Amino acid sequence: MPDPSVPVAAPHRPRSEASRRAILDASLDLCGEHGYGAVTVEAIAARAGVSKKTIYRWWPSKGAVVLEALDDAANPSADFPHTDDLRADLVGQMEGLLRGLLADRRFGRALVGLIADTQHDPQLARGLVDDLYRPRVEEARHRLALARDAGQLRADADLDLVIELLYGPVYYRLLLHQGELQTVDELRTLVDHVLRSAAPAP
Amino acid sequence: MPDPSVPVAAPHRPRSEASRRAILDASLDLCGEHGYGAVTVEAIAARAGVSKKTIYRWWPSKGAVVLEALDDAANPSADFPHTDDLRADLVGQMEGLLRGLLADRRFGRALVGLIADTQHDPQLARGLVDDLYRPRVEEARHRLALARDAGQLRADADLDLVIELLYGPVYYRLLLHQGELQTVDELRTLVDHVLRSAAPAP
Amino acid sequence: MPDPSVPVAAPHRPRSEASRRAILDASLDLCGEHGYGAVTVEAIAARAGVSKKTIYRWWPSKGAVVLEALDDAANPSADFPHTDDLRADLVGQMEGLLRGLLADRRFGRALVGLIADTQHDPQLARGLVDDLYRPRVEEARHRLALARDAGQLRADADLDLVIELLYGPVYYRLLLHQGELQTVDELRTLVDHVLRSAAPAP
Amino acid sequence: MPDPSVPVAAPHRPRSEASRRAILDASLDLCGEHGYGAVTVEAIAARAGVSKKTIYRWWPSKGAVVLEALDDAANPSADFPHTDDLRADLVGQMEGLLRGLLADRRFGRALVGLIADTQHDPQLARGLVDDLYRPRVEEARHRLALARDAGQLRADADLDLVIELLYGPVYYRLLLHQGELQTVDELRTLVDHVLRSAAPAP
DNA sequence: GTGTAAGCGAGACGGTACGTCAAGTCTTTAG
DNA sequence: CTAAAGACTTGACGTACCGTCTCGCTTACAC
Repeated sequence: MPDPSVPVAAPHRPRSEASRRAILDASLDLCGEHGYGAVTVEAIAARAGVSKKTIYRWWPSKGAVVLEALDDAANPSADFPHTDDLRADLVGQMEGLLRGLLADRRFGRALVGLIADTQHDPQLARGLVDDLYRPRVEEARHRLALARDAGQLRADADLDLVIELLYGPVYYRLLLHQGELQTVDELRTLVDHVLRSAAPAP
Repeated sequence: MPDPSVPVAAPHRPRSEASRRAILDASLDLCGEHGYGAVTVEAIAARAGVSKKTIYRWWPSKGAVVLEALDDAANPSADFPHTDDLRADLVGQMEGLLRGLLADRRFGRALVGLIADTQHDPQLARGLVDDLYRPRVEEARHRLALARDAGQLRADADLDLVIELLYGPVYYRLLLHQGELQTVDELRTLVDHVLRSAAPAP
Repeated sequence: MPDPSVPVAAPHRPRSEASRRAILDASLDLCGEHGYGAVTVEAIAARAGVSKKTIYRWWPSKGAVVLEALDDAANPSADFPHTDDLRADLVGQMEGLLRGLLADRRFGRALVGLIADTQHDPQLARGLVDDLYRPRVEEARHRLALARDAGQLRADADLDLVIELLYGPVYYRLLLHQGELQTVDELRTLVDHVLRSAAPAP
Repeated sequence: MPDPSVPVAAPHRPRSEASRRAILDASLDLCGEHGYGAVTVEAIAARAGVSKKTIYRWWPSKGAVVLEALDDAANPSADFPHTDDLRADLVGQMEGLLRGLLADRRFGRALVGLIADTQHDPQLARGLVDDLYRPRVEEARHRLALARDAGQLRADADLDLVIELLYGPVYYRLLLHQGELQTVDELRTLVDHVLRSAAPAP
């Protein structure tokens, strides 16, 4: 007797994983080669050897495709380290992030292109925040909460503000200065500043 | 003998100021009414009662039009106040900036749209930085330099970093959270944080 | 030894008569409701609650479906009457034909649509002639041959030409004047003309 | 003082005659080479070296393009001769028509394709009748009226019916038998039949 | 009775063409 | 030389059907 709570597979052809992969790869590659502006549904379809219909069947816009591709490819090495040294952890994570954006220009171009598209596509904006940002921001907040509980930050420190102070300048450069991102030294100075402003009273 | 410093009128029809104004107004109005995405050269031309050729004759792209329009309309009340109270001055200027962006949604939409376009138009990026940002950043740096010289900031404070700490979070919200900008309270907290991190050693 | 002329039933599920009927009905109904142009394999499948595959399994094109549907539905009352009065028989048959085409607009639309499709589908053209026309033309020729043998037409009358003279004008109107078909009076005049031209010399 | 009833030329770029010619030629050539089914707006545009927009600017559908092309190219030698011999004139004109359709297969294919399209495009149907048929039918009726007035046809002959008797069979063959048109001998027999049926009583 | 091969619904897939839109260039006439 | 009007090429958009294909279920015969 079948368990009704486990619905049997619908009796039709399942989605092609091969097409999905080809589409995501093609979209990121186009980003890297000719910039986000060259990413069009037609170009993705042509390069992936796929029909436009297949793209529109599964994604509402080219932005959604790039978003999924970027999320898939996101460098897990940029995840937060958890040592005893808060400053080192912060610098380490941010450095990993920047290195990811610089090492493979597909990623940097994809990210700023997505943010740009976001300005006239609310649905994409939601997706970007929900799928890409929120999980990573949560991680950061978690690490900072640990530090606060350990007395390394003031008990009343506003963790969200701290996060904005840390990442705000990074996005500021990324978007307004065409990817002239911070150096590691600058990152250290940035983290020092922010930690000093949130340090517990002596 | 003609005075060479007063160029004689060229023997041809001069640029029409009326058209220029109509074009700039139309571009901003379209921003406000249907968003930056609805700003197209065709739409501007139609609304301004002007031919597309005239637009292309004087501006290289629609972004350049919007940039000039925004620069023209920039709220001079957001200029930096110069009282003795650094904190009040900073909060005041930033509040003026945010109020300008919120009061007339044409401005907010125009700005984020421009930043978005910037990602695939280096010429526009240069224009945005040179015409819109730099003058205002200079002003901010000047005000901070005065404060530093007056001993209100550490002598070795990195003024550019301070600026990025102040404005980074603002742009972070503007671009990544669709204009859910800071409240005045949040601005105060932000300025306090940054000033604390740059305060002179006790 | 099995009789090869009576193929044994294949050891598998037989064709579904229910699907066949649903498909034919759906195709004619679509003709009637939105015109032949709205008859697409997808629409037939959707309306008949059938998969496209099932249609393509049994028919080579949508035209073939409509042809079979039309043939199935063909009004047998349009068959040739055989009284002594040739003129009355001809008028009667043609009137029955026209009435069929006018009474149910599914039929008229299906027929002209088929003829149209015929122009780029030779296989359908063959099917239309073989299945729909030829049997009816044979009947007409048979009736005329009887009349000729009875001395009601000239002995050397070209029966095929007579048929073309009778039905040519009908199709002419059907195709070139969007179904403004002849009235009964006009039919009578037409038949009179043709009979006069084929009458035996006095 | 300008005469307001003679509007001065509007101050804008006039329609390009070169594009128009290229489009019409391309559409007919495509008919001839791969059949009316291969005539698509995209194909016309590609072959004519013209953008789709230009086609859609001036014609509502591909059918309208082919119609205009066919009208432009219509063989004026198929115009009605006006000798004393009615039978010869009729045979001559119809022969010219058939020769035109057979000599250049672009024409035959274009015509049947148009008639087919007509079945789901009422606007095209109107155009076909108004632009292509009516002028030629009028000519035929005029010639027949002259004959009737000269006593060569019965005084009460229905000229429109005569025309349908003459041309109905031609279209019947053209559409239902894939262009197996009448031979000259058959044309003669056809004309004889029709004239006999309309001849004045002896 | 049961195994199995075809029928069947559903619908994903690679394509082609559709008709629309904006970009940016060019041509004409008027001032 | 400027400007309005708007025709032009280009190229992407998102949609509709085409005809083919895979999937998992069902069903009637053949053993």
